[in-house]
Amino acid sequence: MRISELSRTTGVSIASIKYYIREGVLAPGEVDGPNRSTYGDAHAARLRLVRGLVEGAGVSIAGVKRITAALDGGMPLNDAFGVAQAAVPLAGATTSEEPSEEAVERILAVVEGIGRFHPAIPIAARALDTFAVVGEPLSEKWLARYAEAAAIVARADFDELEERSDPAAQARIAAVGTALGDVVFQSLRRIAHATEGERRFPSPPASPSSDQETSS
Amino acid sequence: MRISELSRTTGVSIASIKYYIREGVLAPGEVDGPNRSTYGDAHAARLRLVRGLVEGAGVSIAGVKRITAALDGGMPLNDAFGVAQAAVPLAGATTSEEPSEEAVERILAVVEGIGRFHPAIPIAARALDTFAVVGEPLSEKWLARYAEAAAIVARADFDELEERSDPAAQARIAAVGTALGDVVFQSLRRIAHATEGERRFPSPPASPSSDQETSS
DNA sequence: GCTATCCGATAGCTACGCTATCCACGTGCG
DNA sequence: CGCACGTGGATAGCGTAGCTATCGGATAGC
Repeated sequence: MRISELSRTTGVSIASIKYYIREGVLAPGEVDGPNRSTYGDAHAARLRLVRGLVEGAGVSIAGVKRITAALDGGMPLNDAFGVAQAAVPLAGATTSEEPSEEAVERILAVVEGIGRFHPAIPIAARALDTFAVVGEPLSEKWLARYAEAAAIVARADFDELEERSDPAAQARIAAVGTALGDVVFQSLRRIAHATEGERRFPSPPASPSSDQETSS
Repeated sequence: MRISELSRTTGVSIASIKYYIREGVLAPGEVDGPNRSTYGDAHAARLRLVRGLVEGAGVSIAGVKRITAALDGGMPLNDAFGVAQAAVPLAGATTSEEPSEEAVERILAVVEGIGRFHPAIPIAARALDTFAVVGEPLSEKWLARYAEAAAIVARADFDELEERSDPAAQARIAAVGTALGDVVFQSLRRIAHATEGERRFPSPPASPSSDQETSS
């Protein structure tokens, strides 16, 4: 198919497709002549992946490029998630400020094994510091339950990965799952907040609009 | 204190402080004269909160403004998290594309009560759609475990909130916790991925650098 | 031939989060 | 008294990110 058809079937503008090709997140079409290129289903699939990561998970184009490069190059099984993690920076990774020793210790207290050397440790520690700086330090119990929940989803992620036998499929699940799993969890957490809030502090039964947006 | 001292004690440049005042996330100093204003500890605390949300959780200035407005105005207890949620948009909230019916049903199957009308539902559903579009749809078991983990952290969040008796402290915990809790969880999830990956696919014992960055 | 479309490159645009400059004023030190 | 310095307030600019619009040249199909 031609670029106009690719644009039509995916809903992505031609200009954007060209942009993605320029940025290296989408392979150029097969060149048939000086001004003639053909695109296949693989291009459409990749395009959907790119849009899903960018729109659905807020991954930057540079991050998408790293993910797709890893997908195309194949990744080692024991580090499938590690590669994806390196490609998708955490929200709090922009600062270079050092976390407090105490916060790092608190994080280390709830993780084990190889996790103790993970680059995400200082990010989590800085987040704890911010809670303290705002005047609302969090209890150990809170942190422990977060760690427990994180272990549950990590096991779920790996179980899902192990259901695939094809290494390429495993790589896809790891890459996409790292980015989109965050979004799914955040959404479910917010929904659970609403549910739990209603359970603990029931709203007056009169008007059933207890959310920030009077939903339909 | 004056603006220069405020800048020095918080590490935020004077220009940025002025910018925050302009944007309404920081109250102006008390005006003593035409070119003389005094800032207090409250300004320093607010400034640290702003930096924590912006740097630590990637919240936009507009989002911080909504959060601080809610903090200053007081929020209803049964919706403390709701207000914070509205102020901190999810990563995948930029698109307006409609999720598939099927994905919405799958989400609804794992949430209960008031959560069924939550604005985060379509976001989670779109994320599921993206997994499918990439060719790696996720199992019900995976989603159920995510929901279970989300319920655990939601309960932890509310327990933490209920430990405070001061409504202002509860509002702070809800607002900051919504944004920074995401960061803490994402970090712990990534750490857990490393731990779980090592458990399931042990790396060769020779070189202990099994992470994407040869850590120290 | 003529028109429509294509490819490729380049320049521009919008939003965001600052950052730098300018100005007039008033404090405070000598 | 005099004058440099810091201040508040306003405005303009900057750097990055993610597109988007336009241009030039070429060719396919009628």
